Parts: sequence; structure tokens; C-alpha cells
Amino acid sequence: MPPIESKSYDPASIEKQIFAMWESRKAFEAGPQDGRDRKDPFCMVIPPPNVTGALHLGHALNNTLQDILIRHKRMAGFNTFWLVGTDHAGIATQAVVEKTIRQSEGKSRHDLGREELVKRIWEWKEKFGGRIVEQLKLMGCSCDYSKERFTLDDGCAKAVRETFFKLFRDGLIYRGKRLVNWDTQLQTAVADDEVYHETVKGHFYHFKYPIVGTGNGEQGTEPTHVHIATTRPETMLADTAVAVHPDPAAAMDKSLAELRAKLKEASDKDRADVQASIDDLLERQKSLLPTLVKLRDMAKANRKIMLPLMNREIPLICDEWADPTLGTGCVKITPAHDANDYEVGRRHDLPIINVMTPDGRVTDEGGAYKGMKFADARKKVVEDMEALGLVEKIEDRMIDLGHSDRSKSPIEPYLSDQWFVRMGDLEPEHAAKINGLRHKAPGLAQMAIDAVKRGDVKFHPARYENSYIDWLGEKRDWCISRQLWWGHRIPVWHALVLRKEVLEDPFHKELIGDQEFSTDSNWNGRQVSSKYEGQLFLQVRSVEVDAKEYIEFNYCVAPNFSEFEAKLEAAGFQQDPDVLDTWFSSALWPHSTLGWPDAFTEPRPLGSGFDSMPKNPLADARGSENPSHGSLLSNYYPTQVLSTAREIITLWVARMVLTGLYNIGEIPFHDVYIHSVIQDGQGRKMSKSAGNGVDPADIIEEYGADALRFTLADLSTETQDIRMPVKPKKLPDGRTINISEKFEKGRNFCNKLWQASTGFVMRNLEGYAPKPLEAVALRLEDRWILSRMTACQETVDAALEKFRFAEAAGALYRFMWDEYCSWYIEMTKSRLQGSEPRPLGSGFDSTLQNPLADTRGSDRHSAQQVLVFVLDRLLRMLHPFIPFVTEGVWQELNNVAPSRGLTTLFDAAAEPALITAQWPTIDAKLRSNAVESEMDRLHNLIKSVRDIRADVNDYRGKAKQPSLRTLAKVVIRADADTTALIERYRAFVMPLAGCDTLEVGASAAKPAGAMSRVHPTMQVYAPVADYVDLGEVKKAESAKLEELRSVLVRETAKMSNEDFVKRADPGVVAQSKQRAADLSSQILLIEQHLAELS
RNA sequence: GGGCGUUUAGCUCAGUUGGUUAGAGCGUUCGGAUCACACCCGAGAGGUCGCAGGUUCGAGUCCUGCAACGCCCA
Repeated sequence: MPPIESKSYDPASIEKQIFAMWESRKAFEAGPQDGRDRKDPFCMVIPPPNVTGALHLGHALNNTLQDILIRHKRMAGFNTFWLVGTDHAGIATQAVVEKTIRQSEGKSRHDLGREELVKRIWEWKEKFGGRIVEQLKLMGCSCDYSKERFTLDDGCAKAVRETFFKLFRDGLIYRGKRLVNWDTQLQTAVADDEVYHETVKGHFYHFKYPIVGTGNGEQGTEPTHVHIATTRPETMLADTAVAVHPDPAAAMDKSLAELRAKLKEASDKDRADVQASIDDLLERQKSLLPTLVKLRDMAKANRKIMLPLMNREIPLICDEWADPTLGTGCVKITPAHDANDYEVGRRHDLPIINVMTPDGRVTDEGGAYKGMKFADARKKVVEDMEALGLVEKIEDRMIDLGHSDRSKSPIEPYLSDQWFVRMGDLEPEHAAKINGLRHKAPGLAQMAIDAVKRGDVKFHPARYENSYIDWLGEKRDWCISRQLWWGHRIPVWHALVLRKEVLEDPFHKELIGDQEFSTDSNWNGRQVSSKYEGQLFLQVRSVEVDAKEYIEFNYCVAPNFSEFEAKLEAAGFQQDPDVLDTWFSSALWPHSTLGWPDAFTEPRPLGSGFDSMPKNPLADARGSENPSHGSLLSNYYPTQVLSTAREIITLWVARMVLTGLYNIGEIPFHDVYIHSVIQDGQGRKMSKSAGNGVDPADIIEEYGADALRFTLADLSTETQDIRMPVKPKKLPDGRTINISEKFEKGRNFCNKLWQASTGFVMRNLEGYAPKPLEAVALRLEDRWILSRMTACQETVDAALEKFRFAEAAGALYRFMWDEYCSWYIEMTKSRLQGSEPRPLGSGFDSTLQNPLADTRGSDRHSAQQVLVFVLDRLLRMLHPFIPFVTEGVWQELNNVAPSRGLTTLFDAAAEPALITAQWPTIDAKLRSNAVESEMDRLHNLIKSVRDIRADVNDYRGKAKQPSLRTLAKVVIRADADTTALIERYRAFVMPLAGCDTLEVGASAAKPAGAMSRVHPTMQVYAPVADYVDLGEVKKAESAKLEELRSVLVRETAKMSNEDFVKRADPGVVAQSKQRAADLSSQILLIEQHLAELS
């Protein structure tokens, strides 16, 4: 049963109010509006979350890390701007809203119409789109919410339109036929990353196709049929060839040789499998190869096949795609419905027949099967083939099937018209004309590759460079059109005009004069007429429909030229119905959100050569003294850091680099931080459907936002995955949520900080009256905590620079908990409880030997001052990680201790809010190894006494006797130096260690029947004969002795190795020597002690 | 098939250029209602650092091979 009235830190009680305070101070807003001299910009753009979604734990992680960076830089005096916004997420959002409408009204998007659907999606976005921002605020993210953006807002639309127009103008956009992943339910192409693969049960159908003319000639030896196998029998309707390998014998030999080589190297486990493959292949050589060779010869003789069901003659061709070691060795070729077959079709100039409609039915080309759903057509085709006796067998088989991430329906490869961005290298004369290709890049992909290779953009961890460069290196064209209604509509107007009518039409004549049309679409983003220079570009191609030749016109209209759009429409043109891939607008995010293209002028006109290009086209604007002249773009572009997930390095990061260079001439960010992926305890991806997802909102409710943040930061090492064991928890209100006990670390940490500050430090500030206090004149423990604090600062600063969040969090954790709370606070207790404060600054000298001979615990004031001072700095350093609790404590501290400097140390002006307080600078003079090692000796002493007492209590517990709170007597033998040190600090050593009397001295009398702990500089003895059987003591001492002896053996072995002494670093050898000497003396002492015990 | 990563205590993970007796949090064992904190305090147990070679005076760390698992791309 939890206590009814908990004194623990309660995050819910302060988080809202603190966030409101920050907002009212406009602390998140970009720009130097707090009066501090903020010159250097530090800007990040948030990876815009999908507007339909809710934030998951990955978002929580990424945004925590970004907030740590921005808060740190804000405190460090940068002009910070964290841009926030959401992504319209084309297909995802449209799918969600369509589904809602289907469920509530039973209507499809076609029932509603384009305009109405888009209106509904906007309504939906207005209603639910704010969720993301609310969640970011719950987490304490200090984004500039006053400048929130959306990838479909007017600014982004402008940038998209401008970019599309420029790419079109530069011949970098083209329309082409491609096989795309087709979602027959949503009726759109989906990108590769929107397809997930699943292995499902299916069948492998073996069909026979008759070969034409086998009744003649070499009758009897020629095969009469060719055997093929397929998992998608219905696609046979679109077959335009059957292929056989051009040299099946050689291919088989090669494969066999490879397998035999593999067999030699194979492990025992694999050997049987490899051998089976070899046997299989040998069998094929006997049974199948002769037939394949004959078929190959027939293919060379241009023999034909009669495609069953369609009764269409198709050629038998030779192509290496037909693998003689697999299946029947022959393969049907269906260019319109399979990516590999499409390539074969292109190689052999085969006709392309499409038999699928956008909604997944058979087209007019499908003969008798016209209008059937593909699944039905499959059954019917198989039945009909069976009826013809052309089915050889049907096998069960597991098939890897692509599914649409959005509709979950199987993907069909589908040949359709799409728009592409040309990524590859261009002809030099073409490239030279394009202003947007900076640094003499031959193409867009290469330009983005070079930016990383030059080091302009750096990845952290660096290994992620590889995935970026490898992917871009493929230079695959980017399919940017989506058959959706929700998104940026493609600004191209089409018309199909009969070729012979084109030149008679005054509309076309005016625009294009007497130009001839090439049917090649490689470089035809051509300007149309001098009348519309720079405002209108045209691509044309010839199209044959029903044996008539048409010209297809595609006009791309400049953004500022909308009156021409009306003109085009009046002339019968129609705007392309497709919208752009969501990534197209996301790719522009770093500059579109900062005001491009409005706040930007192209550095120089198109085609004027590369030499005159200014290095930084924004330099002029940034240097301006007129504040109204400095736009967001000139102030903040390029941004500093982008933090994101590795899965979108290619889809997003690469494209931002590319468009940034193309549009602005500069990279969009200097550093790319790639965070880990959070998985569940079994290493599986967290997902809603698997039920293993953790909702950050639940964690905030359960543990507090700071606990969430601290834990995530603490886990952020450079590893690529973070495992987080998940467990369900039933709430009192009946809901079941997923939590993870990992967050307890963060919660406990926040509570500890809260208890130490508000429960201890602030409650012990009675009479607090800060006075000038020289750091060097302070007591040992004061100087020690200041030294440790400085060490912590150094670690945190260095770690944050290198994006090592876990290291920073860990250093702060250890400093706050182990050093500030467990040692320093404990050591101040006797001082704070002392009676009369001792006058400060009297008789202090700066040496360690004789500083504060006063050990009466009476110097309260200096203890208060150091407690407050260290807390002040600790709060500052912790603030980026756990902003709420630190700000809460800060506000309290401002009330009770408004001033907290020490002279000669950083003396901050009163800062009303921690969020904008100054990041502490490092005062290296506070570090002292001498102080730290003195304190280590005292700690060792205290630990030894505690250790003996725990041992005693262990024995007493077994004997069912009550445990001792303190040891009656402790004797320490130590050299003069250590003796003096201990004597000086007797006042806190005794209570911390837990002993009633303490004798210290070089020749202090060792008590009889004692338990010991020996250190090189001191030996600790406590008489225990009254509590513990001496036999047990001896056993323990002997065990310790054995352990030390074995270590010494190792150490002396090392020392007696000549090579070690000769080759190892002298420092290492000396260290080893010292260690051996220390061990020997400890061993000797224990041996003596053991002898005395008996 | 190619690329990248992981493998260290029961669990989750640190361990930076090779050099103390390999660390932390959780869990576990023992002791503790001490007046900041039981979301706590004190003490302990627990590891042949995935396996096999190699380089080196010295390997958790570097190299090679192997194995298992994961991610990305084909």
C-alpha cells in the first residue's frame, strides 16, 4: 500500500504551470528578444511528424534529444530557433480520412468528388492535427510554436511550385512509363518504402505453352511444348514472349562449379544442403539440358509460341533472365506486370500489354477475362488451362508478397505514366546550363553525394554516411507523382492533339511556331515562345491512340503566371490530376519553412557559367544591419543540426541536401544526428498492431515528462537499437497501458533532485547570508565538491558537443547522486547543525595542511553557500535534460536564495527563469587532484568502517541478535600525514562511518580480536570479539589474503618479464611497481594480523 | 547476395587513443523506519567480455575467420 500522503516529487503538480510560465515569457521564440547578446544562430527544423498520427516513443526520443540541444544552446547564448510543424503525409492521411468516411457514411472518395474530399481532409486536419503539438508541449519541447508550419501550407505550396517549375525548366523532371507498386484499393502508386513484404501461402503453377510448327521439320525430336511456371497465372494474358537461356550448358556448368567450391568450404551443417543442390543440378543436366538446348536453337530460329487462351503468337527468345538452374528453365515474359520482365522486354523490344485496370480488374486487352477481378481471373485462367490439358502440376509454395502499408492489400506491379526527377548525371552541356547544379555537379544525386564527401554535411555516428552515399550512388530517378487528391497538385497542364491539327491551331502556333517535335523525352523542358520567356515550359511527346498520331502537350506554368492557367484550360487543357509525393515537400522543409522563395533572390541568372557563383548567396542579407532586412532565411539558413531516424536517411535527408543545394546553393544543415531505434524487450519493432508499443503520453502520466526525457537521454548511446522491455499495467480506471520499468531510473533521479534541493538544501538555509568567499580558502569537502563539479561540467560540455547524450546524462547522474547527495550533503550535516557560526574569512589560509582546523561544525554559512552554489550550477546543467523539475526548483531557490555567487567564481546575475539562464562556464582553477585524493582517503576510511560494521551485522543477524548502528571502537594506524587529515575531519568521519570512539595514530594500539581493512596508507581495526566468532574473522581475513596474493602473483610475473619492463611505457611500469609494493605491504599486514588473532 | 550493426553480470547497457583487481541501473542477498529522499540509506554476491586463431611485453578493446541475432539495400 502506498502512503496516502506522498512526499515524493509530483511532476503533474508543476509541469503545466511551468510550461505556461515559459510560454508567457516567450522563451521559445526565435531571436534575441531576452536582452542577451545573441549573435550566433542555432537552428534546427523538426522532422515533421505525420499529421494523422500521434507521437510514439521514437518521436519522444528524437524530440527529447533535439530539445536538449536547443536548450543547451539557448542557455549558452545562441540565437536559437527550433522550427516545429507537421507533414501532410499524403497517402497516410487520405487513407485514414477515406476509411472514416467509408465507415460512417458508406461513401467512397469517388462519391464525394475531389473538392469535397480535400475539404473533408482539411476539416479533419484542423480537428485532430493539433495533437502533435500538444504532445510536444507535454514533453516540454521548446520549439517556437508561434511559427508552426505544415507541409501543405501556403509557404510550402509556394516553395513546391517554384521548385517543380525550376526542375521542369531545367529538364530535370520528365514524364515516363514505369512499373510502379500499385495499390489497387487506394488506386495509387506507392513508394518502395510504403511496401512491406510478407511471406504468404501460395501456389506455383506449371503450364505448358504449345510451340508453333512442331509438326514439321525435325518432328519427333523437337519439343512440342515449352514449360513455364508462375505464381501469378492471370498475368499470362499479358505475356509477350517466353525466354530461354542463350547458353544453358555453360550456365549450368558455372553454377555447378560455384556449388562445388562452396562445398569445400561449407560447414558440416551446410554440407548436406550444398550436396543436395549439386545432385539436383547434375540430374537437371541429364534430364533438362538437352531440351533447353533445343529450345535455345529454336529461339534462335525465331520460332513462335501460341499463347493459350489468348491465341496470340509470341516469340521464343534468348535471354539470360531465364535461369536454367531454376524451375523449368524457361520463363514467361510479361513486361507490363513484372519489373524484371519489363527489362527483358526493353532488351528485346517486345510489345507491352497491360491487362490490369487501376482498380485491379482485367482490361479490354484481357479477352474473355475482361472486367474480372484479378483474383477471379486467376481461378478462371487455371480452370481454362486445365480444360485444355495444359496444366502440368500445381505446387504449394510460400511466396514473398508485397503489401501496401496503407491499405494492407497486395501490391501489383503496374505500368503507368508517372513524373520523375532525374537523379543521374546529365550530358555535360545540359548540366552546364543548370544554375542549381552547384559545385560543378553532373547531376542531382552526385551533388548531394559530394556535399557529404566534402564534409559539408557530417553524420553522427559517422557510419551512416555509407547508407546515404550508397543509396544516392544508385542515382535512381525519383518517382514524384502520386494518384491521390491530398497533396500538392502537379502544376502541369496536358492536352492530346492530333498531330496534323497542331500546326493549324492558332493557340499552339502562337506558342510554338514551327518547331518540330521530337518523340524523345530526354531534354525537352524547353521554353516555348519569347513572349512568355521564363514563364512557360513545354514537354511534348507523340502518342499513338487507335492508330492515330497525337502530340501530348505538357505545359508547366510559372508560379506567378496564373492567368495563363485559365487560358490553357479554356483551350481544352487539363491540369494533371496527380499530386506530388509527400517527400517532395518535406525535401524543401529546411528552406521552405524559413521563407524561401520569397526571402531569396537567385544569386545569378541562368546559364552564366559557374565561375561567378558566390560562395554564400545569403551572406549579404545576413550581414545587414537593418533588422527588417534579415529574414528567417538569412538569419538561420543553413541550420545547424538535423536529428532524425536512420530509416529516412535516404528518403528525406538525402533529398533535403539535394534541394537545399539546388534551390539555395547551400547545404541545409551541418550535422545530421541519427538516433537509435527503440525496440521491445525481444528486439522487435514497437508497433500498434503488435501491441508492444509504449505511448509517451502514458509514460508522462505515469512517471512525469522529465523521467521520460532523462531515461531516453540516458539510453542514447551510439548503438543502433535500444531494447526496452515492455509490460502492461492496469490502471485504476480500467485502462491497460504499456509501460517500461526503465523509466523508473528517470523518475527516481528527478525525485532525488527534488528531495535534495527542496527537502534538504532549502530547508537548511536559515540565516543564509552570502558573503565573499574565496574558493581556495574553503574546507576540503567544499573544495572537493567544487572540483568534482568542474569535472562534471567538462564531461557534459564535451559530450554534448559530440552528441553523446548518454555520457552527459550519466555524468550528471553520478555527480548529483553519488557526489553531491551521498557525500557532500552528508558531510555538511554536522556543519549545518552546529551551534554558533564561526566568523567567515578569519584565519583561513590556502594550504591544505592547515586550512580549517576548525572541526566543530560551526561554519554553517560557508556550507550553505557552497550547497546553494553547486545546486545552482547543477540545475543549469540538468535543465536541458529535465527542464520541468529543474525550473521548479530554480523558482523556489530564487525565493529563498536570490543571490548565490562565490567571489572569484562565476557570479551570475539574478536570472528569473532557468530556461534562459546562462550555461555555466568552466573555471579550471577549481579542479584539484590533491583535494580529490585527500578526500578519497577519507572516503576509503569511512567505507572500511561501514564495511566492517556490515560484516558484524551479518554475523549478528545469523545469530538472531539485533544489528549494531555504530561500532563501539575503531582504531586507525596511519602515517603522520593521514593521521593529521583524519584528525582534522574527525567531526564528520565519525558519524558518517558510524563509530563511537576513534583512535588514530602511527602507533595506535591495535585492539585484540579485531576485524581489519588494510589500505596502503592506513589500516582500520575494530574489535569484534564480542559479536563475532574469531574463527569466522580469521576465515574472512584469510580469504582476503588469498585474493591479494593471487593478484600479486600476476603483478610480479609482469614485473619479471623483461620485455614488459623494456617495452611498456615507463609510466605503466612505475604504476605496476607501485601496485606490487602496495600489495606486498597489505599482504604483510594481513599476515601479521592473522598471526596475532590466533 | 551486398552493406551496416550487435554479442560484456539474471535483465538493459557503459567501457573513447590497447595498460589498476572489467563498471552502472534494475533484479537478487544481508542490514536499516536515522529528523531530504523507502522513488531511500549502508554492505555484499554475481562476469573464463559469443567461439577459434593471430598481432603485442600486454587484448573486452586491434586483425582474420566462424556462429547467432538484428537493421538496411537488392
